[in-house]
Amino acid sequence: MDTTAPAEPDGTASSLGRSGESARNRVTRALREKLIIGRIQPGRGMTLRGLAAELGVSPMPVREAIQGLAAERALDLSPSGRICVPRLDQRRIGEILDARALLEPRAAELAAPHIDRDCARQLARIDDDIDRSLLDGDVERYLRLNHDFHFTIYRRSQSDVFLPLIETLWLRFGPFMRMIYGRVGTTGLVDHHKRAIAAAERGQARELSEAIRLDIHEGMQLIAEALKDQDAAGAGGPLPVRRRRAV
Amino acid sequence: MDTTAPAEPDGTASSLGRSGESARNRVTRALREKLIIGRIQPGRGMTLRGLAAELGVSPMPVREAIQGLAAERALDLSPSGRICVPRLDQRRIGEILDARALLEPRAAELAAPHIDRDCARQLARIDDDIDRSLLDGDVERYLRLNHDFHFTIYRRSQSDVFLPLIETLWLRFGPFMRMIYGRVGTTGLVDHHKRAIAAAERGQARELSEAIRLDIHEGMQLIAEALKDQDAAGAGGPLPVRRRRAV
DNA sequence: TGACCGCAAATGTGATCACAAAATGGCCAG
DNA sequence: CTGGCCATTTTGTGATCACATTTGCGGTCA
Repeated sequence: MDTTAPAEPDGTASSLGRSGESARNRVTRALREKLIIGRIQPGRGMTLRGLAAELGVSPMPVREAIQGLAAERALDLSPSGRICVPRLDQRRIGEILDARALLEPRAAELAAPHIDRDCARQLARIDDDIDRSLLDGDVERYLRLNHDFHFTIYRRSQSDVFLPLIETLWLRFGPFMRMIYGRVGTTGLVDHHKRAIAAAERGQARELSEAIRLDIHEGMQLIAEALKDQDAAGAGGPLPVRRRRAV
Repeated sequence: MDTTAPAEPDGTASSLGRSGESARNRVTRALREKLIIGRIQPGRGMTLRGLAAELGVSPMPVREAIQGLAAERALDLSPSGRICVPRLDQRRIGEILDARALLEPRAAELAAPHIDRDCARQLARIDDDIDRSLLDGDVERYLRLNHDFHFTIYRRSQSDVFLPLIETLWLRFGPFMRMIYGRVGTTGLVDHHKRAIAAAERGQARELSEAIRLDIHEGMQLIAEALKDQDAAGAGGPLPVRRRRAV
């Protein structure tokens, strides 16, 4: 991904690119990106006007974007209308991984026939970058690349049924990604990636599917361990709206 | 479901109940209902102001509701912003059923332990109504009851992961439901329901799961046949906005 | 007769406003 | 110092407005 987000240190990004696109889509993309790479903490509250100011638009496109994310359950609208990132308990996290383990191998299987040599090489390149990111301890980069790796495969399925379903799951899980990062280290998780790449190169659908399944199941174990310690993930206080400093 | 929609003959319903709830939610529910029971044709266009007038609200809550549905891909926003019900080709319909066959049996399996005697009796009652609806040839009632049957089970899974995913799939598939209705007749499709009920009564998770799987697969075959004749389902003209008669 | 062009109506988008409900923070009583 | 109460501020909701774009129709010309 060459058009990386502006990524100001504190997360504020006022000039989100592509002026030709609707403000709503830009806001949506900005929020999705933040959620996917876990830049927003579970339970974190946000406000229409706050986001609008932060992104340099009026509250209107934000409202629409929020509704979209809320429909995917990537955001939670309290009965009083307050917006926040959902807190998932251990059971729901398990269910997300369960659903992922059902959908993603199938998507990979559908994708396999459409993965050409270029795509396989791209996967290898991403995976190399992943290794580098792990060595450097660059969490965000790792999370972003891991997402890229998986969706570079799934996108090849050309399925606008499986792809959105899987995206929704990643979106909901994103805020908890950082929780497991500490567990990753240089364990065998990348080996599944290597195995997936090998299968992709040879167009072996079932083998690719199986590699993906194992990758997810390994993630499930890591999560389970992480949750054993820190139960009720992010179950702290209300974790309200992060106030913005006056300009 | 006792609070059935007003259901004026031509589909217009101005006073959608529950004044205590936000207009947005009422609009969303009205549209979801219409989509689920296939009251809106694939390819049908709609307008913000049109829906607003039809539902007796300002365009504002409609805008938000539309964004939510669009995020679920239950509605399609053309690049120029036009709103319409997506047209799904044969392949996408197959993928939806494929995804359903992966998710719904699992949801049923999760639900099984929580299905008590009351629930099982409710299922039997719904299935009886389904039989009656089929005999009467009441399409809408059949579609609504079939939806109720499945979700009476899935809801017991208490999974706000699987449930929304499955709902999205039904929502996208809803507009094509009528297409297959003609094929249903009094074939063995209900037998899977009966089998599911028997499993539900005894709390047999795997058996319930299998019955659901078979039910979906039988639906898949019916769809496949229906599509063999009428390919590119609803591939006619632009099928624009249905104009409302002046009041 | 048919294609092309141009105008008028309609549509989505974004912004702003008013309002009721809710949350926040400070104040006072115990 | 603590707990509850009240006023202020904040927040989402719904409505309305202005505008650029697009759509659709009707007329014109070949």
